Amino acid sequence: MKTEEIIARVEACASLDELHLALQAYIEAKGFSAYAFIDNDRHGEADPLVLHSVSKAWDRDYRDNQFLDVDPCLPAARSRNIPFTWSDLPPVERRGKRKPRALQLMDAANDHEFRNGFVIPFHYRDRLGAYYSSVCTLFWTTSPRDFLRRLRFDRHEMHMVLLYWAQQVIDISTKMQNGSRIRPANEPEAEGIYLTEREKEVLLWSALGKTSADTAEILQISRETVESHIKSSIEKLGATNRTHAVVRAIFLGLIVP
Amino acid sequence: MKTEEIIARVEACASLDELHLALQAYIEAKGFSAYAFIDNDRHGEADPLVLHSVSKAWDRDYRDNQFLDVDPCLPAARSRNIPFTWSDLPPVERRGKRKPRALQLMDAANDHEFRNGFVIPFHYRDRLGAYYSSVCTLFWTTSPRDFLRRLRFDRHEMHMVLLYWAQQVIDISTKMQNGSRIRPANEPEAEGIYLTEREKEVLLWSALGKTSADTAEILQISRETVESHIKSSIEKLGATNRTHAVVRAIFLGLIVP
DNA sequence: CGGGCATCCCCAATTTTGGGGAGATTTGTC
DNA sequence: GACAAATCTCCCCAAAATTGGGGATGCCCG
Repeated sequence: MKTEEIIARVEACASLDELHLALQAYIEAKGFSAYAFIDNDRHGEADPLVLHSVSKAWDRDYRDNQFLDVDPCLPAARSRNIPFTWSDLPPVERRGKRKPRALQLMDAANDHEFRNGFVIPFHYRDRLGAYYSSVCTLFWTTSPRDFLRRLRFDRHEMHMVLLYWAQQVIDISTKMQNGSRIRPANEPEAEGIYLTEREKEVLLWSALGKTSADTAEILQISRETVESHIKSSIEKLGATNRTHAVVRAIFLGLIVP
Repeated sequence: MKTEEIIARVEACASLDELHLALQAYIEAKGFSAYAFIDNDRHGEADPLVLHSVSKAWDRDYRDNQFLDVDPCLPAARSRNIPFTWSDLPPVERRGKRKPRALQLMDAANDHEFRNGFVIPFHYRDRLGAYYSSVCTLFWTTSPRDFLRRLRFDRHEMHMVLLYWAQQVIDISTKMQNGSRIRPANEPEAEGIYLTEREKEVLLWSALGKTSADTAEILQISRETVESHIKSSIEKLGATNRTHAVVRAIFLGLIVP
C-alpha cells in the first residue's frame, strides 16, 4: 500500500479507537509488535494522553516502577524532531554502586522480549500557542538484524505516517475535551474582529506584563493613548477587561506573545 | 534520486552555505524557484535565523513592509505540524475601506510572480527544553496546475527532506552560536511551576474576563481569597501582574480557557 | 510538627475602567 | 482633488479594580 493511501486512511479515522486499530495494523505489517504513544509534556493536565497496544504486564511494569521518570527516550525525543532507535541512544553509564533506574528499565524491556524500539518524537502547538511534546515508540520483538533492515527501507514512510497519525490523535482528543483546545463554543467567531497595528502592539506588551505606563514609555506615546488603544481593543473583542482582551487576542491569533 | 540519498546528502552538509545550496538544488529539481526558512518565533532572541534564496527585491519588499507581522502563513504554521499551501489558507476578507495588510502581502507576492507556496512548519526544542517554531516556504512561480500535480507526487518526500534539512540547520546554527540557545533569563523554567487547583481556577476565571468580585461570587468565596490566589500565582509564575500571569499560565498549558 | 493549601481580613498606593471629547494624519473612494 | 472613514494621538475625571505589603486561622499530609 502506498504511503499516500495509508495517510488518507489515517486521516479518515474519526475516533481514537479507529486510530488505534489503524496504527496497530500498519505497524504489524511492518513487523513491529506494539506501539505506545505518550503525550506527556502537558502541564497540570491530570492524566497524560496515552494510547498503546502493549501487553498489560508491560504496562503495569512501566507504571509501577515509574519508568516514565527515567525513560531515556523521553528527554531524547524532547530535543529532537527526527526519529531514532533505542540503539541510537547513548549507553547508560553506571556510576556508584546502585544500578541506574534507566538500566532497570532496559532490563525490564529485555525481559518483555523487546529487542529494539523505533521512537518518533512529535512537537506541536495548539491554537493558543501552547507547546506540547509527545513521543511514539514502536516495539520490535524479533531479530535485531531484521529491525535494522526494516528501518533502512521504511524509516521515512513510517515517520511520515506517524506524523499524520499523531496529528490526528491530537486533533481528535482536543475535539473530545469539549473542544477546549479548539475554540470554546461560547466564544464568538474570530471573523470580523480586526485590531489595528497599534492595538495589537499595546495588547502584546500588556500580555508581556507591562502596565499602560510601561507601554507608553516603550512606544514613546502617552499613557492615555495606550489606554485608549486598550479600550478600543476591549470593545472590539467583546471583552470585559484588559486580561480578557489579551486572552482573546491570543486565542484569535491576533497577537503572539 | 531516492529520498534516502537526498537526506544523506543533507545530513552530510557541514555548513549553512552547503545546506543552502543543497536545498536550492533540490527544490529547483522539483520545480520551485526559491525557498525561505524563517526561525522567528522567539522573543528576546537577538536576530531571527533566516535562510533564503529569494530575490533581493522580494526580500526588501518583505522587510520594508514588515510583512512578517501580517503573513498569514506564520500563525497557520504555528499551530500545525503538517505542511500546507497558500491556497489552503482561508481567504483574507476585507472589511471597511482599508486594504488589509495581508492582502497587500498577497498582491506583492503576486507582483513577484509567486503563484503559490508550499509551507512546512517545524517545531522543536533545544536541550534546555525551550521551544521554537520555524517555517520554511517554497515558492512556485510557474503554472498553478503544475504546482498541484507536483505536490500530489512529492509532498511527502519534500516534507521529509525539509524536516531533516531544518534539523540540520538548527544543529549547525546552534553549534555555531558557541553552545546552545539559551532560555531567556527572564523566563523561568517551565518545569517545576505548579499551581494549586484553586490558583488555576481563579486564573481561569480571570482569563474569561471575570473580576475578583465576579470570581468570588462564582466560587462562593471571598474576594480577598480570590486575590490571595491571584497573588500567589503571579509570584509562582514570575509574572508582573494578573494579565501577565494569565498569559503565562496559558502558555505553560496550566489553564485552558 | 512543619509546610503547603485554602480561607479570610486590612490598608495604602497604583492601575484600570468607562465615560466624555478633540485634533492630526493616513487611506481609499468618488 | 475633495471627501469620508478609520486610525493615532492626546486630554479629563470619577469609580472600580488591582497590587503589594502585612497578617490570621484552620486543615491535611508526610
